Amino acid sequence: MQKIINTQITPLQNHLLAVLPDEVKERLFPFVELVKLELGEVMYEAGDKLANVYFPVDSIVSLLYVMASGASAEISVVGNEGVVGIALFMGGESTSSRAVVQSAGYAYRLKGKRLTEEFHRHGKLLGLMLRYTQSLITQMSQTAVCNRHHTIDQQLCRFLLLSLDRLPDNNLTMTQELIANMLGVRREGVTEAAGKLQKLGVIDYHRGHITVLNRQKLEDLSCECYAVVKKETDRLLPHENEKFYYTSQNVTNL
Amino acid sequence: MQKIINTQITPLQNHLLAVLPDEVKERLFPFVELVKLELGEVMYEAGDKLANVYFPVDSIVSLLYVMASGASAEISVVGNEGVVGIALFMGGESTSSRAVVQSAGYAYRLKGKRLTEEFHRHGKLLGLMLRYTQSLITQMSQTAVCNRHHTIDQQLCRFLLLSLDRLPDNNLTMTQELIANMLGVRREGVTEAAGKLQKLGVIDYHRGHITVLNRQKLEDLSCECYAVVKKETDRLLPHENEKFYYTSQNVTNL
DNA sequence: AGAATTGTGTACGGTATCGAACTGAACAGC
DNA sequence: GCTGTTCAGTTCGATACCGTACACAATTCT
Repeated sequence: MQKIINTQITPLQNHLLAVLPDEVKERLFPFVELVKLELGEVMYEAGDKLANVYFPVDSIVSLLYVMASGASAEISVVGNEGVVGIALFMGGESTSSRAVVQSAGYAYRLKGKRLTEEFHRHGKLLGLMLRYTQSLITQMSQTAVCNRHHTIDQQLCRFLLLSLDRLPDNNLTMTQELIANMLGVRREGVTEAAGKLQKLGVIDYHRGHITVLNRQKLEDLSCECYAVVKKETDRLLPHENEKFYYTSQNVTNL
Repeated sequence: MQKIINTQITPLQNHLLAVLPDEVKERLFPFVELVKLELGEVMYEAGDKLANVYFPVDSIVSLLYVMASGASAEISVVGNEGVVGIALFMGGESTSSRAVVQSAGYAYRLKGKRLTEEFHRHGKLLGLMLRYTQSLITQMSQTAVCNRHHTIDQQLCRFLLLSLDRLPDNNLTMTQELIANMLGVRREGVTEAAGKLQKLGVIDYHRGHITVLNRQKLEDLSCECYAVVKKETDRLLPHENEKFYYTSQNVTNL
């Protein structure tokens, strides 16, 4: 992780930061630092005491659970709609999951102490963080049922959609091996599922790069889990001002 | 659900209520009402706006997710260590899961407004509820990976242990059909797994009544998920005073 | 006591996923 | 341009779980 100065990126590109009242922004923004997250980077390990929280801008972070056997599964995913490190303000300081960068990009880092100070002022930040946490809970619940009842094909669609929502365009940089780790299945299973989607003209992929060609079809093929999570997240989190919407235009030269 | 007056039961038998500072107890306890929860009762449906929270005493409540197809899976379980209805103070007011009574018994009900009032005083209750919420998150995460990677046999063990921890003795009142709904598998799968455990002398069961004969063996046969959740819950939640520990003695004549 | 209901046991074919092993192609570094 | 590595495609048998169907026993109802 590398500290960066880049005037093309602003904290407002993270939805949570964007909707804070001006007074909170004034208190927090002087302390946020732009950092670059590399693909595969482990931001914290299960059990680590957290020192910072991260507000992704165009990066995606997976909360990944790794079992004793080495088998793994993604619990939830965080992009520019959220924050990495909720355990910091929830009081536990650490979690039983690992945070790993699933898509390289930028994020704003804030020292845990700064966040908790603001948190305990009991202003708008408290409520916002709690509602975000509830949306994460929704995502985890849905992941649990999805793991139980849906096929790899369906889950791949869900996964791609959740990733897509957090990126500026239709290009995902991720290998089938990575996706397999996230879904907690074999790489071959992903190859097969992705092959079907490719044959249907829904996606196109080559050596770690996936392009979504037909998003609607992807939604049709996905299980209900994607829609449920999206709807609930929209309900729980306020929508920022239109002018702060993340567009591909203001990040082309990252 | 039925309002009850019973001097054998006190709010202190719920761990969360028990560890509150005296001043908070004084403010809240006048408003808690003892209610009886019947087996199978739906406390709230997915999407319902919550009016109350419940602190179980000797009852167990499952947070159950039901899909469009009717298939279901338990997301997490709440007993006398916790509270039902976290969405009330998390700010979402409703959740995408259903709360259903998995083991009949008593609980203390508190009007949501009373709770949120105390919550926003930002005293000890806030931190306690947040840490409890984090322990729930741990449980949900673990459920997600468990669904992905472990056999029905292992999951049954985990399920029985989690239930056992929330009951005063070794007797569970639940049919295999119910367990199947919770685990999100077929009833026959549970019959087979339970049959194995019975053959091993770990449990004994007859028509909706299960007695655990060898808890240690049950833990050995369970996947790691039970231990992980238990350890993390112990870490996150303070232990109450010894004198408030829940013993079978003070509930024999319920 | 007889009938209906509920809880459990069992069986059989079907299938999604696994585990392991190997191939070929694209890319990166030297 | 060659070499090593990464990524994807394919195959094969094994297996955990599913869907369906039915039998039987214990309990409850009438």
